[in-house]
Amino acid sequence: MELDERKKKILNAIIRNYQETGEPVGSRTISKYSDLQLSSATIRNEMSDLEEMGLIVQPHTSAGRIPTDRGYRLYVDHMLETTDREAGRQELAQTSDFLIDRMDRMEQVLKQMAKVLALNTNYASMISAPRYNRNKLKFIQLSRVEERKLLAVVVVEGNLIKNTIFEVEEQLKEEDILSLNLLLNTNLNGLTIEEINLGIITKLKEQAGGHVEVVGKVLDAVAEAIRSDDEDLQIYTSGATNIFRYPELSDSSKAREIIQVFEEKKQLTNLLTDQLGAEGQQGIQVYIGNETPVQSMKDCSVVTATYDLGDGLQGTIGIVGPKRMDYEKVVSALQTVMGQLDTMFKKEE
Amino acid sequence: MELDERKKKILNAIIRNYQETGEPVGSRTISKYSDLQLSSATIRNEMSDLEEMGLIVQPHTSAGRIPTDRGYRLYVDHMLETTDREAGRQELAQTSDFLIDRMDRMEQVLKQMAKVLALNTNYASMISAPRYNRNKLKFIQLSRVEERKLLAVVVVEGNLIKNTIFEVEEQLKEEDILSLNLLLNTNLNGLTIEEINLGIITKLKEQAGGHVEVVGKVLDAVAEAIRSDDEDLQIYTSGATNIFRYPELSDSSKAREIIQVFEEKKQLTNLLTDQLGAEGQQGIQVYIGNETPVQSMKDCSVVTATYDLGDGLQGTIGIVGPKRMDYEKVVSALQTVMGQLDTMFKKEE
DNA sequence: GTTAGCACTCAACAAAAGGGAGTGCTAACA
DNA sequence: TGTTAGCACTCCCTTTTGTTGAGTGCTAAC
Repeated sequence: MELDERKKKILNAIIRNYQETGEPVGSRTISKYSDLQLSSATIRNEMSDLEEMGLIVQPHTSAGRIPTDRGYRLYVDHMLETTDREAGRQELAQTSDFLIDRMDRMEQVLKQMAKVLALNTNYASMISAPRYNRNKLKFIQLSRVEERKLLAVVVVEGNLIKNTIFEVEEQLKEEDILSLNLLLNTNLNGLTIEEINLGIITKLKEQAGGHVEVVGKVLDAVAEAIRSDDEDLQIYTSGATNIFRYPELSDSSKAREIIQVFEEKKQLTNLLTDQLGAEGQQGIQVYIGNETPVQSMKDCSVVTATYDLGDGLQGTIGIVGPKRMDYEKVVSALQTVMGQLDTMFKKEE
Repeated sequence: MELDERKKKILNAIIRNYQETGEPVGSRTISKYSDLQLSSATIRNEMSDLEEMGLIVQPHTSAGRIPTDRGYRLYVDHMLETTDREAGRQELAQTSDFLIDRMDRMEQVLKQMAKVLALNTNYASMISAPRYNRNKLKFIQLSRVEERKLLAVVVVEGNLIKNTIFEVEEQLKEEDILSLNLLLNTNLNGLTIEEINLGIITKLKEQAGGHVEVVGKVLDAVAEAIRSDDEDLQIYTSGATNIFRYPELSDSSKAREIIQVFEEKKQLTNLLTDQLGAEGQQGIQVYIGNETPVQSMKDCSVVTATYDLGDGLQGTIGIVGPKRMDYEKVVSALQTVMGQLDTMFKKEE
């Protein structure tokens, strides 16, 4: 069967109505509130066809129709009008502009971004911090904290900072630390993590004078700092409790599952790293129902977007909501925030 | 009316039974399952008395009784047998011992501690990181990150680290930074935040040569670093979704309220800083129902404990659960974790 | 191809009925 | 005087039974 223009309009009307009400929508409703002038009986025939095509479904006989996952998929792929949402975007942009001006640290910014997103959309939001293992080392600072304890501060492009405290056997003199600092910075600055290869490491150790052991430990510490960050990728979430707004998700067992994912954050990694690197339409990815890689979210839709701060500094923003979420609004919001992150980063450069 | 031994026993039996089942408990149940050999009729008379005394209440006529807040209060204050829970404590101790061995950073430890606590008790847990504003500055490190951007690393007793990046007007030479570092460290190290008064600040600025502005900014940065930590006190939570285990809390509006508090964390500050400094019985504090300072938790009980790592480095551990929580188990678990934190800290010293 | 009409289905709500757990009270018992 | 058996009563909970109304599919007429 073919999906003609009229069927599309009807499907669209069903999705939009269901988006607002959360109730199955009947033929009479469509007949009354859509611009095509048709009687309910005609609509019924068309709906019957749409059902046969697997785009909508009845929860039970004598109920209205609701969209299926396939229905949503069609809608998202071919029917999204990314028309003027300017008003909303402006507002969101201003809110977050305002917030960004008042913060310095990446962490704070991302936290706030997540909050703004959740507040703005009434869905749950998540943001992964940019992964910086592809990034340039900007600065290493070694200093003594206690007798035999050193503090290594590692700063990379984008001003992400990592601290590690570690112990050394030998008791270093103040000037040793200074020269080690110099050595490390002259040799390592500007390099990506991958570029710090065995050759460089050997060279470093040669030049380190008697302090081979210390250099080794420092490099370990640097590696550790990066690895540990890679392991438990920083993820900031907000608005998980928004899911209670949607009756179809708020019965306690479903809600529990979803919120648990947000609380533990581990599983979110799957969502947030899935698309890293791949280039879709502006990096925006929509998972509907069972399409999501996280089983607990099978009753939700997830929209993610990859932001790129340059130099391979990538992270992901995501929104989780009911399948009947306002996809246009969500996509628009994500784009705004992506732009925001861009601007922010350019300011810092 | 007087609360004789028998009434106490009956109240105890009611509380324990209700703890397990979550259902109002009737006279027949007590008569059957408690060690006092009495008929249900006698129990009924006693229960009638207990109700008159405001310790138990009927949700409706012809239902069993459930404890009131006052009933719980009495139980917690006078009837808690902190008897041998050794089995459970051992287990908890081992679990967390194991976990602690594998971590270095305070943050990780506290996160894990929260997780272990939640897993062990099946309630929600929270831990505030030790506040260090009463603490000694151990070390300040100033270094250049970009042309006009400096990185200040502040380390305090207990090896808590704070980073701040800030801009300066003048372009500092390398040796200026070095001497500033020296200046800052010789003058500030070993002082508590409170001890850095105007006198010291003036003295610092005098000695700073031409770099008064920089010193000012550094001090601002230091203050900011501490203030900002104070503002959004680090709080680690776990097991918020455990509240879904308890039917009396898991209807969606209540659950939402409670989980929201855990998500936003701001309000948890009230719970976690309430008792700081005050010395109760080993610093353990029990809030039952309306007693809690957080309105959204009026249907819960909250148990908090203050841990002290020495040098005024204090933080708080807390458990949130239904009013019928197993207070003994919770108190015991909190004590174990407090001990654990102690040990861990001593290791680090 | 569209529409009016009609019989049919079924969730949702409400009222009615029965069961049962638990109570308070009274009277008898030790 | 304290304890207990007995009994009437209350009221929640569950099941049953209608009743309503939204929505459908089908058919026949336009």
